[in-house]
Amino acid sequence: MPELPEVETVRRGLTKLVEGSTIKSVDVLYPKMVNLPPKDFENALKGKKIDRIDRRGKYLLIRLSDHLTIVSHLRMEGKYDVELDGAPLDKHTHVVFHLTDGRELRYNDTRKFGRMNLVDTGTEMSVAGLKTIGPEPTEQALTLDYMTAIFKKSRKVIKPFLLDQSNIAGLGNIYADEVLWLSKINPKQPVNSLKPAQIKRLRKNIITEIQMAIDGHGTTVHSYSTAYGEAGNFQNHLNVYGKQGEPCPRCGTKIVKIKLAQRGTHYCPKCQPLRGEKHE
DNA sequence: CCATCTGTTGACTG
DNA sequence: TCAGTCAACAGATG
Repeated sequence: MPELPEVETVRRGLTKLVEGSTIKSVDVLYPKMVNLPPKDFENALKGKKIDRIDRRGKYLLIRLSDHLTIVSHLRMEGKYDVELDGAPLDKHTHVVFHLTDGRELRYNDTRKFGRMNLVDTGTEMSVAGLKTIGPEPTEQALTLDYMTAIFKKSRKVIKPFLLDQSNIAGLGNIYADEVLWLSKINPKQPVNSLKPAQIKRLRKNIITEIQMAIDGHGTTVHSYSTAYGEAGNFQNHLNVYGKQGEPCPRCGTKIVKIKLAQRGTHYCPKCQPLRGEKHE
């Protein structure tokens, strides 16, 4: 699933369904999914209560009693699901949390990329990825001063720069393409070549686009069954992602798709021209 | 069958 | 420090 809006949607769904529940036992069906030997992971969680679900960037922080936190990253296709005890297991269920009320919280992940780290609450910043995570894409956390500073000191091209979670937390491949289109910035533009007005516009678009996507319960592409919570509907608001060959909603030019830093990248060649000395 | 795609990120290379 | 490549893994698509 996850970019930030999708993870936030999962967080809200999980909160509704399992906040306050107590874990009776845990089955780890795919050992590589967790950071501890499976038996240790299972034993440590027995009898713990789910106090709250937090989020940082694309990471879920499942807060448990006795100062424990599960740091859960869904990567490409991780999903949580709640079933009644004993319902047939999905082929791709890798961790089952049996609850004391007769339900099961299950973690499903077709590609097995997701990871869960069980840590003491307060030490979650030691988990790789959270160590260096950048500010949340919000009005308060993502200040213009910060944006200006990081953009000034890097010569990287902007698309991969936006995907780097240590710069800004939560943007993934879809929203990176979308905010660049909204801001009329070419994905290959070096970040230190952006004008102050462009940085300002980009910041604004990042903040509002992420918020609008959260309000729309995230984006659902392909025919993934929605993890949880409400079905996303933000896919109806996408302007360039997956729209290669279709007319740009702003100028009618055909959207093109290129490969940049190994990721599919969609943009309008007319609205988002590459500026500066470098041409091609 | 084969090549290539996919909402992620961390490790490795030169 | 950085850009490029690959790897984890499974399934869909052409």
